[in-house]
Amino acid sequence: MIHFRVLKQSKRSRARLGILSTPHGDVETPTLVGVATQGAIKALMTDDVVATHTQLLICNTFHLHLKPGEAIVAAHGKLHKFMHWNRPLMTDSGGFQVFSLGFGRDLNMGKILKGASSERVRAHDQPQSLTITEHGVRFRSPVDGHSLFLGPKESIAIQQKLGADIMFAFDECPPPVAGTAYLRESLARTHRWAAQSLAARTSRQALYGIVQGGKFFRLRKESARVITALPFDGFGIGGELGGDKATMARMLGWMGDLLPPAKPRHLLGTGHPEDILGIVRAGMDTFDSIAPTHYGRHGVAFTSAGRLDMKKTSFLKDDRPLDPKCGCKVCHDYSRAYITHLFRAKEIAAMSLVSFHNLSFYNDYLARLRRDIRRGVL
RNA sequence: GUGGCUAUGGUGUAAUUGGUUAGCACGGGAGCCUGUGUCGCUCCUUGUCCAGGUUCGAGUCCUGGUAGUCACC
Repeated sequence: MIHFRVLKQSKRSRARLGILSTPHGDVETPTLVGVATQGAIKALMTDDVVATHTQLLICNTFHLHLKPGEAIVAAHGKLHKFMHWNRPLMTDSGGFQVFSLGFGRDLNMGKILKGASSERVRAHDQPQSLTITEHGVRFRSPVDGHSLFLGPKESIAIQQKLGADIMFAFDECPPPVAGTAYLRESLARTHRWAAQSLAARTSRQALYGIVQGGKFFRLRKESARVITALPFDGFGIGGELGGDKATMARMLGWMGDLLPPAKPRHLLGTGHPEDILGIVRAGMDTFDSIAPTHYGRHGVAFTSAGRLDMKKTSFLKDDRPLDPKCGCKVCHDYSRAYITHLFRAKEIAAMSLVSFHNLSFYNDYLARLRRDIRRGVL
């Protein structure tokens, strides 16, 4: 089980400083959760991940179920031992794949839609390549095309075999273009799945419920009311939170007010560098984002001076580190010129170096924000 | 020196044997990628060696030049 303690509640914002204690150690919050979908931070060894000061990782139930299968993971001593990560660990439930392999794939969009969203998904609509039913979702495996069924019972059973410290309830992440009729239907089902996820748990692992409701305050409020009434150990915030930064900050503020202060909150799948301050000020304790690793592999370094596209030839003449203000090993040892050369030569190390830096950059930034909360300036 | 062959963006190549707006890859440039199906996606950039000729129409055929290459002397 886990234990969460709020060390300090800011008077200037909803931000709070906390300690999330798990069977595999403590996590200082607020903090980034590294995304290790298939049991690895892409391009990095777990020892490297430790060196970036990443405290907590999240793996994915859907992906690990397909490869290598939870039985294999369990046979090797569960996820912590399997992936050589003796620190706190979460598993996502597979609920996001209901979106990313469903409407997200059909409509060719992510869960955050820039600009105005038209209502293109209506009540009772189904995505093309999967079927959402009362008991769960029938997927077609993106690995080999075979049919597989994942619902709250199945997801929790898999997550228990994986053995992370914190599990997530099985939910549906609805598309950002869903109309309110679809959202209400989806939300009611996600709420039933939340109760069923709790009922399916037989282990001592923590379980977070997920609040949905899209960009509508009434639905978010309703979802928070239903989910927080259940005996979850913490709460995830899923779905879209508006297409622009200001809207996102406002919606995160709602969530900060709607969730009980004594339990940890996790913001699912959101966190570009420029979003982080708003996330922390809204009172989020943890958030996971693929941005540091995904962008890192595609050549984008996050720095104190903004984003740098390390594929640009102009950096071949630049002898400075990625970020002169960063104290990470990559910034200590390597030049922009070298890293750009590696990207242009398609050397795998390029991805490792920028992923390492980006994670370090996030964690340094969050350490400063925690210090600011402690000092009462944030 | 003589004869043969070749000449298409920065690079490598394609164009139904005279028929749309000269295609593709790499390179170069600009973007995009928020609970990771993708070391990915989108867009842009620049060319028929030179001078003539035949033809409704020439990268394609003809003549000359230039350059490269092979063979022989």
